[in-house]
Amino acid sequence: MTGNSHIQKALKMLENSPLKLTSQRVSLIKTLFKDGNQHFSAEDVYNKVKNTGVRISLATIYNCLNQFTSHGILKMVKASSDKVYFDTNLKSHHHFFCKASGELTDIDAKKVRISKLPKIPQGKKLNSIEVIVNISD
Amino acid sequence: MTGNSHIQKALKMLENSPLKLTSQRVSLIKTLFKDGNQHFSAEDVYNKVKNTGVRISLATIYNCLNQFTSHGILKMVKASSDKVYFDTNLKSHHHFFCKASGELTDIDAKKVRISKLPKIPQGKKLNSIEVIVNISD
DNA sequence: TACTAAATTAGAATTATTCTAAATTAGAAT
DNA sequence: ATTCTAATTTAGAATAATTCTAATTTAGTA
Ligand SMILES: [Mn+2]
Ligand SMILES: [Mn+2]
Ligand SMILES: [Zn+2]
Ligand SMILES: [Zn+2]
Repeated sequence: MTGNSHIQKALKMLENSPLKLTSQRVSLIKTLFKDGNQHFSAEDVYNKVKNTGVRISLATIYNCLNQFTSHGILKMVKASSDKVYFDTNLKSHHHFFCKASGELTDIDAKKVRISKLPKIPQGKKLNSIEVIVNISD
Repeated sequence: MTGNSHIQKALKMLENSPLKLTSQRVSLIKTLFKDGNQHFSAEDVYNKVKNTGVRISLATIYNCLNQFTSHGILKMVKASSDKVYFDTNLKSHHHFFCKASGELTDIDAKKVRISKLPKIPQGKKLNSIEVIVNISD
């Protein structure tokens, strides 16, 4: 047991959440966090999990991905794509997006400096700033 | 004839494009550019046009909005929403997005300074930088 | 006026995602 | 251990946004 630390950390977050520790959720965490920071569509996850031999319905994939997102175990990213991406990188960061390939790539927050921003509209509060750098070949 | 300049400019762009000047396209331009910079979903446009008494199919709305986008008469914006927004502001700019209300608001490019960016990945070229400032009540 | 490529349209199809309602299960209580 | 119950899982239907198909119409040219 090499003990993948990404998986361990995510499992700990699941345990610390009010979500029950089901076999489906544990399998999902293991698949999602196996290889460090990645971006998955729901269908990606469905196929990846199937490849491990574990059987989970697509409805459960969606349920869990959304619950993980609500509980801070995943982040959701929308780009100029018809599908949503789930992001295992929980640090605040930005993205390159290549529409042609559908590939989303992390940009570390330190690599971007936003030195000027307008004031937030009356009565609203700032939630997050997302920078997407669209690229192509 | 007061001669709305936003409409005139967009009609000029339509004339200068290879797209044929059909009654549907002209009606669309008039509806879209009537009130300056705005953000519309396809359904928004469909309803707005219907209110003017003009009858255009939803398929044509989608066809035209996509063609206008391809020919630089409109821009497309994706936010954390299930629908695409079409933007009549052709200048390079950014957005506030309030998920709760679905409201997208322009931020002038001058109000944002990005003073640091990572280098673009090997063999790719920079297309655009989109900053979305997510806000809530 | 006739011609033809482009555009429009109704309605079907597709895709991503959510919902429904019935069966199963995790974890707490006995 | 056994029971209990709310949370979870699931198949399949439903929904919503968007695209496609194939027939009809039209813009702009000859
Ligand atoms: Mn879609
Ligand atoms: Mn949807
Ligand atoms: Zn990321
Ligand atoms: Zn805008």
